Amino acid sequence: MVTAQDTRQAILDAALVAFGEKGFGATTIGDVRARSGTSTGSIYHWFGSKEGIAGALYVEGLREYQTGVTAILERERDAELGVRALLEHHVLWVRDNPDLARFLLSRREIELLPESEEELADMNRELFALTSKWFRAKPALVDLPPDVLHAALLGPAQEWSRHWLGGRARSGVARTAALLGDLAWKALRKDDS
Amino acid sequence: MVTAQDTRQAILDAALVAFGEKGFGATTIGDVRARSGTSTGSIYHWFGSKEGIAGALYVEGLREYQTGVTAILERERDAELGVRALLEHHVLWVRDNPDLARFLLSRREIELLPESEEELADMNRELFALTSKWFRAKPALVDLPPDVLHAALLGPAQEWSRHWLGGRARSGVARTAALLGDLAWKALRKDDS
Amino acid sequence: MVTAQDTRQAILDAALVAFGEKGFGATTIGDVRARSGTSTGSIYHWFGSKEGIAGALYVEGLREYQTGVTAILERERDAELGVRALLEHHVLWVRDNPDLARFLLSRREIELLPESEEELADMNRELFALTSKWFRAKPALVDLPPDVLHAALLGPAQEWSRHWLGGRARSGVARTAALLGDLAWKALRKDDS
Amino acid sequence: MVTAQDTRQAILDAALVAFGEKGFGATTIGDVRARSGTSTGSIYHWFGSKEGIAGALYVEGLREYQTGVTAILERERDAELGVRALLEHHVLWVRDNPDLARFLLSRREIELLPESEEELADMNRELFALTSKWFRAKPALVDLPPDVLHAALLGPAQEWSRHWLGGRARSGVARTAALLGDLAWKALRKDDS
DNA sequence: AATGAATGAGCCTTCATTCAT
DNA sequence: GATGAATGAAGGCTCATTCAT
Repeated sequence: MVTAQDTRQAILDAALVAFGEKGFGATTIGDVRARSGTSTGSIYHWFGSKEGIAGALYVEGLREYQTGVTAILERERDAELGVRALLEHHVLWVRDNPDLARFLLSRREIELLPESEEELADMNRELFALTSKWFRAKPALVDLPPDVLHAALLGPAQEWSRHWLGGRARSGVARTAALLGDLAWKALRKDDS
Repeated sequence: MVTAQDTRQAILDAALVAFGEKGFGATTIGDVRARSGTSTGSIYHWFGSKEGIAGALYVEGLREYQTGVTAILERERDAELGVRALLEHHVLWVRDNPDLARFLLSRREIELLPESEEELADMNRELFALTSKWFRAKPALVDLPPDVLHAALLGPAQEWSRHWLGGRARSGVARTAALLGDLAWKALRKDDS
Repeated sequence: MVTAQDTRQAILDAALVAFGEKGFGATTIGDVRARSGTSTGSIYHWFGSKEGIAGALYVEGLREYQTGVTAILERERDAELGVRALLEHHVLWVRDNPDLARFLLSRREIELLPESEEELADMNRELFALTSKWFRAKPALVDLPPDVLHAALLGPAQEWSRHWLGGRARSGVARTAALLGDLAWKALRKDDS
Repeated sequence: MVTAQDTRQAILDAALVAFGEKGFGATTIGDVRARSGTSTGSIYHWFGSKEGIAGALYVEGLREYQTGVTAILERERDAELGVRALLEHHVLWVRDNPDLARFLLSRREIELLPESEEELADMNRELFALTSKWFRAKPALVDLPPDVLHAALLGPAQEWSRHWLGGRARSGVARTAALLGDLAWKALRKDDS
C-alpha cells in the first residue's frame, strides 16, 4: 500500500542522490520530481521549498549520525577505546552513508530555513555538552580547549572522508579507521612518558 | 594613475568578498559589477566567464599559499620543526587571508574551466612531489599511506580553520597553532616507546 | 448543533473577508480554507470553483442591496424624498456591509460563471425597469438619458463610498448622506427658475 | 534610429493595451513581451517587475491627466466656467485616452511598489491642495467638506466614464460633458434663489 | 577598454482543481 | 459530507552571456 509517508520518503531519497551528484545548487526541483516519480505539487506540499528538502535531509541525517556518537559516549568508559570507537564510527558511517555524508559535509553552500537552523543548533549544543562532559571525565586525556580538541579528534577523519568521497583515497576504510585511531590516541593521551 | 590592471584587480577583489559572503553559486555577475564599480562588459572582457574569475582567484590564491609551504620544505631540515612550521603556516595564512581561505576551502561546489583545472593540477603535483620527498627523508616520522598522512597532518588545521572562519572558534590563532603543532608531532613521530 | 449549512456559511464569510483584504484575484483557495477552518474538499463540494464562491457572494449581496432599493421605490411617492432615500440607503448600506460593498464595487476584475451572470442580469433588468418607471412618473425631475441619470444620481455616493471604504473619507456617514441628498436633489429637480 | 528609450516606450505601450484587454492580473509578462516585440530580459531591465510597469504607467498617466486639471485651475477665474471645464476635461480625457483611463480607473486591484505609491501620494497631495485653494476662493460655490466636494464634483463623470469604457453608455461624449456640467453647476452653486 | 542594453533559456514556486479515503 | 494528498500547467523572475556603441 502506498501511504502518504512513502511519497515524502521518495522525495527525500531522490533529493539526496541528486544533491550528491550535482550539488544542491545545481539540482533542480525538476530533477527531484523526475527521480522520485512524484510531482512538483507534492514536493511543495511536503517541503515548501528546495531549502525545506535540504533542511529535512540535514536534520534527519545529523540525527542518525549523532545517535551513533551518543551510543559510544554512553557505552565506553575507557578513554582509548572511546577515542578509537568515535573515529571508527565516523569513517564507517561515511562509508555506509556516502550520499548522506557527502551532503552533510558540503553544507556551507546551503542557506537553510531558520527553523532548520535552530533545530540543528539544538542538536549540536546537546552533543557538544555530552562530548565535553565525557572528555573532562577522562584523566588519561590531554586538556585542550573544546574547539581545538574537536579539530584534533575529528579533523583527520573529516579530511580523509572528503578524499574518500571524492574517490581520491588510496587506503581501505577499515585500515584507515585503525590508523586514524592510532594517531588520535597518540596525539590525545596525556604524555607521561 | 588608473591603469587597466586596476579594473582587473577591482573585479578580483569584489568577487573574492562576494564569493566569501554568498558562496560562488549564489554570487551573480551583477553582484560583482556593483561591488567593483565596473561594468558587465569589463568583467567579461577580463575574465570571459564567472568561472574565469573563480579560476584566476583560485590559481593566484593557491600559488600564494604554496609559496609558503615550499619555502618551509626547502628550509627546514628537522622533522619536528618542519611539521610545526607547516601547521603554523596553515593557520596563520588563513588568519591573514580569510576571504581567500574561505574561497579555497569551499572549492567543491565550483566547476572550474579545464585550463584552470590543469594549472591547478600541475601546481598540486609539484607540491605533492616536494612534500613526499621531504617526508620520506625523515626517519623520525611514522610511515603512513600518503592520503592518511595528509589527513592526519592537515586535517585538524583544516577543521579548526573552518570553525575560525565561521566565527565559531574560541581559542586564539597563535595559541592554536602551537597546540596543533604539539598534537601533530605527538601523532606523527615514530613511536619508540 | 453544527449543520451542513454552517460549513457553507463559514466558507462564504471567510471568502468575503479575504476578497475584501486582498482582492478576488489575489485570494487563493488556501486562504479561504485556512480562514474558514474547513478543507479544500469542502469548498469544492459546496461551490465547485473559486468563481462559484464569488458568484454566490455576488448574487446574495446584490439581492440584499436591491431589496432595500425596491422597498424605497415602492414606498416613496414624492420625488425629493425618494431621491434622498435612495442616496441614504446606498451610503448606509455600504457602512453596514463594508466587506460586501467592497466586493460588489470591485466587480470588474471577476469573470463569473455564466449561470451567475444570467441571474445577475435578471436582477438588474428587473430593478432597472422599476427605477425607470418610477423616474418617468415624476414630473418634478429633469429629463435625462438613463445612463447620465444613473451617473448623476449614484456617482457621488459611489465615489464617496469608495473613499470611505478605503479609510480616506473625513466626513461622517449620516452627515454625508444628507449632503449628497441635498446636492442630488438640487441637480436633478426640474429647474423652474 | 532605435534608441534605448524606444524599447522602454514600446513596453509601456504594449502593457497598457494588454492591461486594458485582460486586466492587470490576467496579463502575463509573456503577453507584454510578445506585443512589444522585446524580450523578457529587457522588460525586467527597465521595470524590474510587473508592478514596476504598472507603477510607471500609473505615474505617467496620472501626471498627464493632472496637467490638464492644473491648467484649468490656473486659467479659470470664473466658478461656473471652471466647474464645467473640469468635467469636460475629465470626460474628454477618458475618450482620448481610453486605455490609460481604463487602467487608472481599475486601480484597486493592483498592489504597486512603495516607491510608486509614494510618488502618487505626492502628486495627489499637490493637486488636492491646488483644488481646495481654487474652490475656497470662489464665493459662488457651496461650502462642502473636501471629500464630499470631490465626490459630488467628479463622481458622476467617473461613473459615466466607467459605463462608456465598458461600452454600456448610450449618450455621446460631448453631449454628456455638457449635461454633467449643467448638473454639477446646479448642485454646487450657492443656492441663493 | 568600457559601458550597459538586450537576450532567452531555465528555474522556483503558486494554485486551482481532482480524487481516493 | 469532510479531508487533505496529489497533480501539473503556467507564470514571474533571474542571470550568464553577447554585442553594438
